[in-house]
Amino acid sequence: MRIKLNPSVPFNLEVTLCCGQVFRWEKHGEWWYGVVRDRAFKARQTADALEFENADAEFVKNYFGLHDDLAMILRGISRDDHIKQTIRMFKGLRILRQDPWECLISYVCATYKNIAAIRQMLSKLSRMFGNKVRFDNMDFYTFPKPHELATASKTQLLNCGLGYRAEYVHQTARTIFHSKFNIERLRKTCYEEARTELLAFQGVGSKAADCILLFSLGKFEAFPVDVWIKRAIMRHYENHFPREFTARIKQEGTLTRSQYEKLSLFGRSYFGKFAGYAQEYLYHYERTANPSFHVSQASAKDGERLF
DNA sequence: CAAGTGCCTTTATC
DNA sequence: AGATAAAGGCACT
Repeated sequence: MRIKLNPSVPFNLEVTLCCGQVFRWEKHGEWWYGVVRDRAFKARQTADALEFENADAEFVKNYFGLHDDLAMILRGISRDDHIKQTIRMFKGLRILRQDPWECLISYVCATYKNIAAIRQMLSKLSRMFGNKVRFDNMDFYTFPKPHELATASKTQLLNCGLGYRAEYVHQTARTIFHSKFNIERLRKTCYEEARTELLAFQGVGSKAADCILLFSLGKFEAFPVDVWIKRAIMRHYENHFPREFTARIKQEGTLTRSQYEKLSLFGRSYFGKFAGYAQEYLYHYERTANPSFHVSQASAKDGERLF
C-alpha cells in the first residue's frame, strides 16, 4: 500500500525516525521496521510516496503525523535565520504520534542516558517482557504492557540495563496498572494540567514530561530542554536572556528547576503554539552539526546497534 | 587499550 | 528557592 506524497506535504521518513524522538525502529535493507502497540509493520519512502505493509493507511497517516499541516507549522516557527537554516536542512521531519504508555516508560528510561544506550534498554525490555511478533521472517517484540512491567522483578529490570531507573519504571508501571490510569485521557486536557499529572509519576521530571506531552499527547507547545537544546539556546538565542543568567547556566552542568522553566518558557513564547516542532529541528541540528556525530555514525556497526 | 567523559535528568535532602 | 550529591552503564575519545 502507498500514500502519495506531494511537495506541499513535506515528509522525510529517514529524518523523522532518526532524529531521536523514537527508539525502537530498525532498518533492514530498504525498509524501516517498527512495532506500534500490537502490530509490526514496515515503511519506506520513494520519490513521491510513502509505501508500507501490514498497516492501514489511516493508521500510518496518524502515526507519522501526516495530518499535521507541516508547511503551515514551519512557516509559523520561522522566526529567525537560524531556525530557518535548520528547517532548510531537515524539512519533512515530523513529530510522531507515539503510544503514550511506551513513550512514558521510554522517557523515564531516557534520563541521563545517550540514545544508543536508550535503544538498548528498550530493546531488552521488549524482548524480555513483550510478546514476540513474526513479520517478514524476523522476530519483533511488542512493548510490554503496564501489568507486564508492574510484575517484573527488580533483578530482571536491572538486567535490561536500567540501573537506578529500574525503581522508577517499577513504581510508575505499578501506579498505572493499579489505578487503571488512562494516559490517553491527557490528550483532552490542556498542556499545564496534563504536565502536572505526568510529573506525579516516579522518574518523570520536567524534561521527560515535556517529551511525553510532545511526542505522544499532541501538545505541540511543549518545548523539552535537554543538554543539546540548552547549547542551541546559548549559541543562538543568548541575547534573549539576562547576561547573568546565561553566564551561570553555561558554567553549571545541570539545570535547576527554575532555569529549566525559563528556557522552556522562552521556547513556547518565542516559537508559539508549535514550539515543539521548533525544538526538534533545533535539537537535530545541534546534534548533527556537531562533527563528532558524523564520525560516530560512520564508525557504528551496521544493523543491530544503530537505527 | 585504559581511563575518562558525557549522556534528550530526577530525586532526596538540607 | 537554591545547592548538593548520587544514581549505573554504555558509547565514544
